[in-house]
Amino acid sequence: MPELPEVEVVRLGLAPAVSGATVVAVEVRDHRALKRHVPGTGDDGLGGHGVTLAPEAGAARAADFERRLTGLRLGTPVRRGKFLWIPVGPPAAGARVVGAGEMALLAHLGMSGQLLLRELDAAGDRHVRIRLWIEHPEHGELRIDFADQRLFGSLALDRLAAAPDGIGEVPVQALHIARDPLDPAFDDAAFVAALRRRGSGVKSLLLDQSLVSGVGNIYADEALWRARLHPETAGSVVGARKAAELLRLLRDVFAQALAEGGTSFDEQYVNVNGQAGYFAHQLHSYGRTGLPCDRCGTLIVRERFMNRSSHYCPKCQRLAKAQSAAAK
DNA sequence: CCGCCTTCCTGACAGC
DNA sequence: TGCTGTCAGGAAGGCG
Repeated sequence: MPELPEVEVVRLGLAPAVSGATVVAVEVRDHRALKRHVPGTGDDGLGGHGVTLAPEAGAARAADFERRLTGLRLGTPVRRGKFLWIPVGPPAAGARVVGAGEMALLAHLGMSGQLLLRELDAAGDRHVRIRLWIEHPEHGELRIDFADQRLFGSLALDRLAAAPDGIGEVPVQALHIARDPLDPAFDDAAFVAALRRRGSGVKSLLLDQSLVSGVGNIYADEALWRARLHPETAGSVVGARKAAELLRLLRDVFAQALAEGGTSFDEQYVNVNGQAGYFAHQLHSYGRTGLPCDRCGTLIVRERFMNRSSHYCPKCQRLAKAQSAAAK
């Protein structure tokens, strides 16, 4: 499932093909993949995200998306956490580089979303929900297929607004998403302080996209294994040094996964060419239930917290005594 | 503000 | 063989 490294691989693959291209046509085959798209200006906050639409409202939403996106010029893709967006603007009069547009084509891959770059005559992939035809001044015509089996992902046209910290612009729907650990403007000290203020388990804190973005279930488990932290360890009992170490290890695992093209654990994740990544071979905890810990040989266990599986080594990742007593 | 629960959705798979 | 139930999980709304 796509987390930060996987979305970054997609962004890198998309960039050369879409930057400077023009949208020739748009086809929405399933309006449920437009959950976040708000018809109209895209910034009025109306429309109710995630609300199941009446069929006629879905059709209207699809028509609005198709009409407004067609003819626009695409800029260079940007990523924050697991959100990816392409600034869009009116067709340039000259060879002006687009990037300072007011609007953006916003994508979230959810669990099974894929953005695939295909030749015009390529066969359709399974579960293609939205299709864009683009024309690039150098690369000619291409098709971008948004495929998504489980429909937790979506595309939307959204307005760009100044980021809360004043650095750059972010789509309105991603304004509450924190910077991610690979962002040069990420505030390490603020993250450490926020983590230590909270009473929740470190695992749910890592998954909280308003504290740090880009972390999903796989990389949360991997970072905690590396930091030797039990997933239910309260943020408030983690020392400042340990919290900083966790952040450093999270950066390490993200960087290593990115270098391997991401994690294709259940074959839901592929890059823009439909290829899998290779980081699954290097996972130490996620998906290794019943296999020996790579550090101490103890069998990895899997437990369910918060409707989610947590994989960890019961010997290397122990709860502090006081907390494990309190948990009983 | 905080933490926990539910909802959205499909397909793979286990069990009867 | 064919049904039913369970599971996978990101994000956001709602509730106490």
